[in-house]
Amino acid sequence: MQTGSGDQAARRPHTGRRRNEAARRAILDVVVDLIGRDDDAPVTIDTIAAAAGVGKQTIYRWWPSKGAVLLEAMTERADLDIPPSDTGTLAGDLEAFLRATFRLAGQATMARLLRKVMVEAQLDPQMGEATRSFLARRRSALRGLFERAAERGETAPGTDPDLLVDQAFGVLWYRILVGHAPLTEASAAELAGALTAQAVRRAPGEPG
Amino acid sequence: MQTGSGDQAARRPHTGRRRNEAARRAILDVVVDLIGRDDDAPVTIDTIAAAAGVGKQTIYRWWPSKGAVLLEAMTERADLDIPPSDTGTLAGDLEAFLRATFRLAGQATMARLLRKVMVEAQLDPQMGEATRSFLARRRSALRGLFERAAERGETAPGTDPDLLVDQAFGVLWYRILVGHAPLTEASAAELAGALTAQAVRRAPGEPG
DNA sequence: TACTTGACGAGACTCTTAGTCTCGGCAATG
DNA sequence: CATTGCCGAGACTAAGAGTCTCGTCAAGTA
Repeated sequence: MQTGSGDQAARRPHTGRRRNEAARRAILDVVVDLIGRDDDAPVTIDTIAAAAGVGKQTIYRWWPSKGAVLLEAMTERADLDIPPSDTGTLAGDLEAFLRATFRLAGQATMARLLRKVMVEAQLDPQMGEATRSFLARRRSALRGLFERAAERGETAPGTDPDLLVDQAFGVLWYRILVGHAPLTEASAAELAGALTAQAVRRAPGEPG
Repeated sequence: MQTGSGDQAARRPHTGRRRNEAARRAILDVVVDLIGRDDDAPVTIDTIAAAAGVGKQTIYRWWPSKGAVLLEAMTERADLDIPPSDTGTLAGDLEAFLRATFRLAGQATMARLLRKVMVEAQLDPQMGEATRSFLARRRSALRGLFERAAERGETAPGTDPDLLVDQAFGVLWYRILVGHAPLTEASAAELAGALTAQAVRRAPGEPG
């Protein structure tokens, strides 16, 4: 996500003052902290910079836009809190994966962060690309579970892993963005069961 | 969606000049037209007013926000182009419903309109409520198909219609917002088959 | 016909916020 | 100890949503 003069390191040895790592951490942490607050305090570049004790230019030196900061804060946590699952069965893998995913995304702070990132992704094409890339990694992780199950011969032939993946993340994002129903671990487990059933069997009369 | 002095009509007979219906239509049509253009012309209140040959105040007299105009333009078309389906079977109803829905939402202009509405819904709580209310109507229409099937005894006991509905609309919105895969009628049909399979049977070992 | 009411187009105005630019200062390298 | 480049601070620009006001126009009422 970093831009700025980072690529000059390839051309010649670095001189001058180095990046302040404490400032980087403060910025990312403050973003999550501000978003997590109950008062709907506006999360603007100015409030982030002020709360992090940092100049605005320090933010723009390392990130191309406000959305990019939000995305990195989000990515950091998502990559952390969702461990790969390998229980040996599709049902087990799927339930573990979706439980962890829904647990994280169901937290109020994380949900708000996800919403903001998705908004920025719609507003700025560069952010759209970056977000798409992050989400592609998440989809790939989930698709892996179905593909392993297919290799084991667990799933019916003709099963479309991409559709199954979109059904899972679709429920997640739809609920986060619309807010008509909560993301609970119970619903994650129920969804896991439904998708397992879908992958393992076919509708009556359908080939395969 | 209208506000302004509309509620005064209840208190006393209307006097003075009436609302210009041609202006209303021009505004809603111009919104769709501007959004549909290939050049990513910004769809701002000023450009809408100018293109519709209307003063900004005329917009704000009848809609509370820009998002509300977008939402009404979207609602108008959605309520129109998705007929209720009643083929007698869940598979048939579901496929007809999802085909019509994906066909409409898959059009470039409509997809962009949906994206913008969803963004506004995230940015403004009042818009969030209005959007939620529209989406609730759409969910209710789809849920009706599953409930009718349940009355016919077509679905397995323990089937959760709300989860099925969220899977369907989840795929739609997820694909629209992320843009990694198109909304085709073929995928609508495939999804309809998958959800039918899910509702009709249960995973092995699960009760019901 | 004359009066009243409220919508109309036009456009100036305020406010918020993202992002840029410039400053004097400071830390790492050589 | 000179150069380089990051630092915090804050002024500045630009875009866009929403408000306010003005003179005008149309639909009823007397």
